[in-house]
Amino acid sequence: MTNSAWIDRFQGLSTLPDAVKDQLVSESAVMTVPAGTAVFGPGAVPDNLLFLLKGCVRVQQTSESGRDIVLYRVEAGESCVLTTACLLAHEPYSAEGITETEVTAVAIPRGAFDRLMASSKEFRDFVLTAYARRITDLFRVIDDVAFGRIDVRLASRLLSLASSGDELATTHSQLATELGTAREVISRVLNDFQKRGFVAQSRGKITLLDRGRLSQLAEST
Amino acid sequence: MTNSAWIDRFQGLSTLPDAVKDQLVSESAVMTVPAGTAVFGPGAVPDNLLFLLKGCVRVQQTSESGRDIVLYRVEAGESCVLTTACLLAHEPYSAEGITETEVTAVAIPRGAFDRLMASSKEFRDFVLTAYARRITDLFRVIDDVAFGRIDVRLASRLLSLASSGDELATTHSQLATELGTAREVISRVLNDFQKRGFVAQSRGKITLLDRGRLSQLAEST
DNA sequence: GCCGGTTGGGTGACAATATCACTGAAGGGG
DNA sequence: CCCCTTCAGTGATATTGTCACCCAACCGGC
Repeated sequence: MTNSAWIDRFQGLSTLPDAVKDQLVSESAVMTVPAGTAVFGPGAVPDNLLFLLKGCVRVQQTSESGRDIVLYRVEAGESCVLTTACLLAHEPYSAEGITETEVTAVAIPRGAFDRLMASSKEFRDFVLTAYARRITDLFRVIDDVAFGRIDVRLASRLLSLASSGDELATTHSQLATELGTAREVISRVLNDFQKRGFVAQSRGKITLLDRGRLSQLAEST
Repeated sequence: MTNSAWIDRFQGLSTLPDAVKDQLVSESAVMTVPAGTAVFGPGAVPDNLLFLLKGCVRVQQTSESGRDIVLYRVEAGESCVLTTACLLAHEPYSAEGITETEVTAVAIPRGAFDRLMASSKEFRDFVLTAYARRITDLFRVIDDVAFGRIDVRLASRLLSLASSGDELATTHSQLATELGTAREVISRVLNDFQKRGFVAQSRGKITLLDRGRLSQLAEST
């Protein structure tokens, strides 16, 4: 067995039979992509299934009117199944995947993907589970957008974006894209948060001052 | 080959090799479900993949706050892949599938599904394509909810719901669920439509009077 | 028929969010 | 330092959602 250490980083793959692991390793290639690259999207059809080893891919959608909304993120240890959907769906996808950090990923070519799907039930379950997870993510987005209050959603998003440290290098516009709303709305809510002592702001930077009360707000139905 | 006529009603299945078709037919069962039945949902975990031969299943989600939104519909000739996702996802699905009419469907048990996934590339493509289609549906919903005007969305939904005839037996509340909004909003917009001569209303019934101008409104970005 | 309960629908007042049309401030590169 | 772009603030207004009611239509029993 060659360098297959990465396989065990994936929840659903570590239980694969050794023969399948070998197949997976020999037919795939590890690649590195700089931050800010579009790994798929309109005009960039991929021909690989990606398993993220390191980094993060943001999947977002641009509406006809030009406004954006973030749908979900693919983190290390997850697979970007939307790429396979991309390949199969003949209708063009309006969503695009953009690397937020430098990304290291294992690329599985279409042919190898097909063979693995045929040969291994574990692999199939892994792939279908990944689909299921994305679908639940989308359900959540729909619920939030349709029925969620914007202050609650923003509080929650600030907390999840600032997973490491309390500093957050982001603009109001970017946050508006996160939630699919307008920049002005974010500005007003953030000013309110500032008045209440939840956060401090400076140009292009937000500092969380009171995670406790932010998460209390985020929890409120 | 026994009674496999139904297979050819499915776009992606008619190209299956005969051996696989036989396998599919012998391991599945045709079933009929009355209108208004929950085929899956919280508390009703299915153990079959369903292929709809006749009728329509509405998939909708209930938010914590108790409000509903329709996500998509599964029509005759399509498969309800969410049921497979249901089986695999350990997190409970908040969505539920409800038959809108009497439904005739082919039920494929979990074991047969697995064998078919393993043995046939065509079948795999069929299933993954179905997933892809659902995901694009959800993208559309997100786009509409986040950025669409409700008069435009309502006009569009009225047209698609009244596919046969101009009569539409539905209440304002049901339409509100279709779009994930409040009944009052629907009432006001419909009254506006009525004033403009687009529709006529009576209790529990809406009649489309001017499809032309309705679709013109529905098209407006 | 009448009566009461249930459901469908109307409405005004108000809150939340989105849109528009600006303003100025902060930073970056010559 | 100046120009230019990006980022953020703000008031006015439109749209949509929420709340608290109201009344009318229908349905069943009696």
